[in-house]
Amino acid sequence: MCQDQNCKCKKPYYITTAIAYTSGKPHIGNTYEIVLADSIARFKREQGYDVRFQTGTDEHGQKIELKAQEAGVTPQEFVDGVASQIRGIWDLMNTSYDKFIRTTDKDHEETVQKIFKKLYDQGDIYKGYYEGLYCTPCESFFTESQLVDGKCPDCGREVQPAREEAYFFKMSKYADRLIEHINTHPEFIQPVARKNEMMNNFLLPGLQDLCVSRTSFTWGIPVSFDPKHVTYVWLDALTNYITGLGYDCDGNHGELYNKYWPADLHLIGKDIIRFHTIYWPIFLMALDVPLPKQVFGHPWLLQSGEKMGKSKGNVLYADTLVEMFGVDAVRYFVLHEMPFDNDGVISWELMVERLNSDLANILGNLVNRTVSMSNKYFGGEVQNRGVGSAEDEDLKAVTLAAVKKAEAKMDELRVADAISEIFNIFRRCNKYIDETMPWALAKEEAKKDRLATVLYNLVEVLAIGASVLESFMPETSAKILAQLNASKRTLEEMEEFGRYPSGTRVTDKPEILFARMDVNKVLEQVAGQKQEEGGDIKEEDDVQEENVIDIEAKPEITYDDFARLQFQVGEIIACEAVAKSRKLLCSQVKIGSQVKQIVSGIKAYYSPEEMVGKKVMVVVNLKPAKLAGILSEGMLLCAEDAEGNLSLMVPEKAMPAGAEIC
RNA sequence: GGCGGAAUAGCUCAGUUGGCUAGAGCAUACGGUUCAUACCCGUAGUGUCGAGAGUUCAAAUCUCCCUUCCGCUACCA
Repeated sequence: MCQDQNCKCKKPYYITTAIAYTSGKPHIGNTYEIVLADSIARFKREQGYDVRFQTGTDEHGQKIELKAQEAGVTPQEFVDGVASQIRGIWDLMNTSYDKFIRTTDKDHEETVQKIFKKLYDQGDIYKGYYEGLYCTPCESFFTESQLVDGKCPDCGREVQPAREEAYFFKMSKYADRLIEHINTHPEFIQPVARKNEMMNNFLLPGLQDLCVSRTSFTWGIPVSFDPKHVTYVWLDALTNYITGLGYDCDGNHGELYNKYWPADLHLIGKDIIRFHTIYWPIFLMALDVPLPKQVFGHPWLLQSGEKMGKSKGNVLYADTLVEMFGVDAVRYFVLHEMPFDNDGVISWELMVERLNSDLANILGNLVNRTVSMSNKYFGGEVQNRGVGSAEDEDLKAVTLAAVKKAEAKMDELRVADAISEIFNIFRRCNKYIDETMPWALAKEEAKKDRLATVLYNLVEVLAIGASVLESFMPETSAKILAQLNASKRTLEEMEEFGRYPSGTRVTDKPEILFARMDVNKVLEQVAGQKQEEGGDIKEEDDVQEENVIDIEAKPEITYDDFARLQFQVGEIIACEAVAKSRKLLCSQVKIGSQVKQIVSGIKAYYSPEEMVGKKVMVVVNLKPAKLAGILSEGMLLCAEDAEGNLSLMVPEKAMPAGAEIC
């Protein structure tokens, strides 16, 4: 970067989104991120930065391997399809990314292999065991490094050996440096509240080593020196931010890397903050690469207060919304509705409300009435005849100030607030029209010049407003400017009032920018579509997505192994919540003539009252353990779905308490 | 259980280091206007600022305690 303050060369600005996982079509909540990043990228360009904006797809992993198998295609064919679908949605949303990286790109894969090898060679990655060492009484897994004299660090007893060989990254080695960095760079983690969570939950208690390879599936980047291992998610995915710029382990970096790294902003969802503010910086430290300047974990877009999910049947897709409302209306909605550190809510009703009140009434109608008046009174010619008045000054002041305020908000990444500032311009215009009453001026020939000036002022303000709107609603911005026959302003040009050339003609056929919509009609239409597509959705999404679950396969066992387990039917005769726990219920379970006390983590799914009387499946001969200080002498068996919802296993026909399950 | 955050108008929220009659948007009611997409402008609001106590000339703001909600995390035999 050029250090000279007066230098004309542009400062670089590198912004990234998280890469989208190619397991399926992204919903509007996923799409929000790219739109948010796009508005920031566009605005930075306005501010004169040399912006590089990278997004892309994360395409490896077991889930994709399985999905491809279900679909009867190769994993590569599968991800090719989904990646192009994702890219299609990003394009539909009119996002201006410079690079769409895929983790299956050859150069990415090669660099990841080199990075893995380098970290291994310098001792940051070591071979160990996944699910490694298990201490039964303490109910804990440990890595080798955590053991004391080869025994459980908590109780000193023997631990069981692991099942799967894996490579691990020594996180703790860099923890102090990272703590120091986070403390000295308060802007690094945004919003700041997240900083404490990372510190208190992970850094200060001590970091666990991170598993960075797997042998249980093959759809991933092979470890070059031990090919039965593939790189496991984070070392593969996070590195896209540098491989996409041409990072090279041996220092022969591409031009882009030298220019743009370190990144100015990683924009990610709040669910992956930990990986971006702990693991990623530590990987970079190990590679001796500077850290990104800022990580912003944005909130989520929820529908009717719930996180979106296919199983909840409340998924909204960007293309469905765009079809109904148009690209810019959707962009406006997601940007406007997402504050800064609170989740936003989206629904059809809210979409319509925003569309009508903000886009159609305040903005669209304003442009329309302004253009219409110009045509009606002056045949479309806009002239500044210089007959000013007191109310003009406030209009100008509000407009110019709003641009500045929007810029300040953008510097803090408060995009929703920035948009509100811009809309204040349009609100002020409507008020100005009321103050000046052009229709009244038109009735008196003597006031014709004043009328012309009023209309000129309006057109000028609209030209500024439309220009500053470009980062958020590029299509609308262009449409307004076209109707006014005005050119787009740079931010610098927005500091000055009166650039619109006097005598310019506006269009004689003003186009409706946003048509008002009727909520009920929209809801009817949606309901109709749902019914129409109902069958398809069920087949494609629900069945494959929800009615089948694949989990990681465990090693084969012998009948003798199985025979060591004792399962019996138990009757729950009493049950109460464990006071000191959020998830635990403590049940008294009658098994034959004895009664066992069993603690289970199912409070979220069953109330103590409904537990009583149930006949359930119990593992009887499990070694007793203490949970939250309470003795538990067995285990109630449950089925668990992909979201972690639990369902107790009960006998299909009536069975006495104590009946053996075999 | 640990750490952190939040509670303000019917709804969504703003309120910087304690300081003038506590604000904005939406929704509601009434009034104005007619250039425009039945639009726009104005007025009116109601608020025990979650409960209680304390510090202060002064508390939505600071302290303590309580209640409720949320986030991260642990427990999930």
